[in-house]
Amino acid sequence: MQQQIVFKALSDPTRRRILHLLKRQSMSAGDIAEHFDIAKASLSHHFSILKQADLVRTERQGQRIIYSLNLSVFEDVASLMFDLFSGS
Amino acid sequence: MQQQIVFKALSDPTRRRILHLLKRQSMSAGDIAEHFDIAKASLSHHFSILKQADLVRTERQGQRIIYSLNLSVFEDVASLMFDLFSGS
DNA sequence: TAGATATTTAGAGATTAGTCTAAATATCTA
DNA sequence: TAGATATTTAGACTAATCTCTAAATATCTA
Repeated sequence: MQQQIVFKALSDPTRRRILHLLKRQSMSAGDIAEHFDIAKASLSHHFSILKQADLVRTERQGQRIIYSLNLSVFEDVASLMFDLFSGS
Repeated sequence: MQQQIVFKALSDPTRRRILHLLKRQSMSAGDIAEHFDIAKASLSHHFSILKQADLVRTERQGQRIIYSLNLSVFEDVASLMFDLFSGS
């Protein structure tokens, strides 16, 4: 896991809000966009950063692209954080 | 706790290295500086960001200022992270 | 009090990041 | 195949971030 990429991805409030939304349910890019006041192109930029960090996964459904939280990375992120304060 | 300030503070690799150093032992600004190749003034800037986020505490000892990890904030940071993926 | 040491503050320069609009790509449907 | 819908890519602009040097502040010691 690319530590720096993950931390950078989490450092933006819009991206954290996206993750928060996806926690409840997977959503298309457009559905997510309805929750924000910024241009869809700007959100797409955030999506790509979240994907780079492997925090979200995508799946195409027709015209739509469905974003979902990548729960399998949770353990890694948790241990990243834990490592900041304790352990090695 | 100011969530955004904490995430921003953690998003820089130099600052995470500082935290990592302080995990082992508290150190003066100068001692910390010996581990880095950047100007002391630049490090001082990082210190101030870590302090704002309440991730480190300071104590003056004569001319020196001793930095130490603020462990009491660990629980808060952990739950911040946890909250990104599960729970509410 | 002077000079030395430790640290921070101020201001400038370069890079990175987040946003926008316009255009491109991909898919669906009539 | 055309047109509509969904999303991403490209390019530009602005603001924030990280770094530097120079100067300021605080403390210690001779």
